[in-house]
Amino acid sequence: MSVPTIKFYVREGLLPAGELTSPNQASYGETHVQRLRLIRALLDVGGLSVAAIREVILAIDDSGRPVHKVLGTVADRMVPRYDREPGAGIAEARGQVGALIAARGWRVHPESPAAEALAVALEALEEVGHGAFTEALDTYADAAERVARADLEYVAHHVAREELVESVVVGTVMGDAIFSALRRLAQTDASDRVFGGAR
Amino acid sequence: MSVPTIKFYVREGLLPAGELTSPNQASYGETHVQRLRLIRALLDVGGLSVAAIREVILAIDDSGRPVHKVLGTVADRMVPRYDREPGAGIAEARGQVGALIAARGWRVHPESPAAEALAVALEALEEVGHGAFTEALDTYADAAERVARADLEYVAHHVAREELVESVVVGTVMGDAIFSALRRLAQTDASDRVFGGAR
DNA sequence: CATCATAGATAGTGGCGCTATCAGATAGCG
DNA sequence: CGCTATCTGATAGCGCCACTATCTATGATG
Repeated sequence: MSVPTIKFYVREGLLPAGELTSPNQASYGETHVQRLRLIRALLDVGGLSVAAIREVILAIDDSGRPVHKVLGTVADRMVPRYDREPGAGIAEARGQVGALIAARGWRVHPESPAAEALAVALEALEEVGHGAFTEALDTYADAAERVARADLEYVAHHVAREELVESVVVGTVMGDAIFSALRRLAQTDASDRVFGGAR
Repeated sequence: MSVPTIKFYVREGLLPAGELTSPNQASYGETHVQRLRLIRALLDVGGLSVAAIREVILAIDDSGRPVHKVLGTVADRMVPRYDREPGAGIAEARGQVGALIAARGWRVHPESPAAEALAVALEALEEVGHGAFTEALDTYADAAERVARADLEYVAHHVAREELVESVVVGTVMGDAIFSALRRLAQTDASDRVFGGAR
């Protein structure tokens, strides 16, 4: 972790500046190190952009903001934004997403970035000629619910606001990477059992 | 989809060139359009790089290669590669991953990119002070297994090699995006039920 | 026949995550 | 006390990536 990189993060507002003990000497404490580790995790493992990390960190640090708003901000920043020009397919996909949300009884805004991302993905599937993949959607949603419950259970261990918010951020971002890797492993296993050597 | 962009894809080896009917006229068919849609899906929704897409497409088109090898190539290209300098934490994380693989009975190479990605993520969790998140690992693995089974079931519908391989590619890449969005929705729902308005 | 579009090639653009360089100031050693 | 190594903040530049603009030669088109 080079010094110029750290100063870059300070400039970008990801990291508070060190306390100046003299015009050319600054001291950094454990909180800085902790924050740096968080930045690297979000950047390397979570794949967030510096801009997204800045917003997430601003939300974490803004202690005046209600927790559920912070969580909303964090969730929104972590899904890549699509600005889709309105087409025929995306409208149908949005309908599909709305129906799923209703069927699940999820209390979520059907225009949230996550819902939109789902619609975009479903539309792309359709475009590519694999619209039938949505047969698996219920299984996916079941799995997502289970995982989300586990996430919440973990988060419930943390009571202090600061900890609570950070645990959600970390869990959400890292959880994606972890699940993705696990899915890949499970797929490899399943696939080997079916196609192993043959075909 | 601009013409220069298409020509760029041709240069990059993502798309076969159109058939020249004269020195300044080329004709593109339905297969080209289909391939373009696949490229956009992998790029926009899957977040793959052009280089990764090239390798994936090469693997798809290399009809001599055994199917399970193609699937391996595809899976490996879709995981961002980490080249971690050996440290203390990563070794422990790798051990954790190995234990999980053994416990699950997964027939996978413990040094596959997916296993490595999982280890990196677990190490990052530890570094950030949220090592306890691994309590949820079993739930995650269960969910991953279910999803992988659903994936395989979908893939089983396709018998022709060309279709088979492509369905795996699409399913793997888009599945990540879909699950991620679903998880976000499920989390929002769960989180709202707990923190909704309060706190 | 004049204009316009297209193929192919080469060079350039904009965004992003850093990184190199510079001037000014001081820590710290002899 | 002097001198050099090192730090600070500021500015400019780099390398990668996904395109995009420009150019020339050639042929389509009204």
